[in-house]
Amino acid sequence: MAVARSSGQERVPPHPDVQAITLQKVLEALVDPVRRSIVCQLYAASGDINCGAFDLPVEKSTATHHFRVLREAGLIRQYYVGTSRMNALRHAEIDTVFPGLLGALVTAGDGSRPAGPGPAAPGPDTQTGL
Amino acid sequence: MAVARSSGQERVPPHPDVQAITLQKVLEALVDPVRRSIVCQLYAASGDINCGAFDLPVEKSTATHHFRVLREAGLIRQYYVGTSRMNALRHAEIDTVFPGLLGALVTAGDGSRPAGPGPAAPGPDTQTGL
DNA sequence: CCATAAGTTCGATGATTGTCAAACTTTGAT
DNA sequence: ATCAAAGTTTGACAATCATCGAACTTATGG
Repeated sequence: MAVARSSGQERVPPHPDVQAITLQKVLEALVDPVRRSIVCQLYAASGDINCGAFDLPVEKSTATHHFRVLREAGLIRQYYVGTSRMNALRHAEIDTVFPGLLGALVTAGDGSRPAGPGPAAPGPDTQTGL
Repeated sequence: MAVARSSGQERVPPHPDVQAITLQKVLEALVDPVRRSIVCQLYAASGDINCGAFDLPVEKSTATHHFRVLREAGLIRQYYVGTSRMNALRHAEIDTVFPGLLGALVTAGDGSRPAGPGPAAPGPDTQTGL
């Protein structure tokens, strides 16, 4: 039965305030495919996701780096549950400062591009896209 | 009186086809503030703009580099008029592959963010934003 | 108390990138 | 023909960044 200790650090990493979120930082964060994948998985998920539950092509230490970049850019919120670190997309907040941006990016990356009369059939791809 | 010579190169640099435009390349292009400034100036302009008419904080050779990155990403179209190279934003084309993305980015960058009850008044800034 | 699980921190490294100056090319005007 | 204007090309250089492995921290379970 874990009792929330009031002494010491609360193990809550620093998050930027909403109005401190800049387009520059957001784009620097989302230009990386791994980080876009994280954002897209959070966007499609119903709830928050712990770091280990993501499907990522990099080592743990690298993943930690990516999560920190996303958090410092203001795109995700992180908090601890036991030894697990949960991640939540700051969807509504970002929409207030950059209306439509997140949605347009996820839509752009989800592979639902009009393939046109090309030869390759757009078959049911189960990729998480972005 | 310049007659369009049909021999030799047409001095038309290579442009990617519409369906060859990728989100990755677009974001790599727009993550740079100078290139975002170029795109925003084109977005706000009524017509095409030659390279020298842009207000950019870098040298000519660096500007050339930025224009090439934008062109290869599929964001702009370039063509010669005399010694001048004209630049056109591929606005409609990009909207077909990434609906709403360009608009959301320009809106996000134009400084028209809800400044909230902060101390700094959002005064009439004549900056081109983005 | 000891072990395990989940992440983090700390260098180190290799690749990419934005920047500039100098030399070059192409076009238009004198 | 000569000259100037507008960009381009070509190195070179400094800075940034994504990646990994190894060691570390914190919490949970026997």
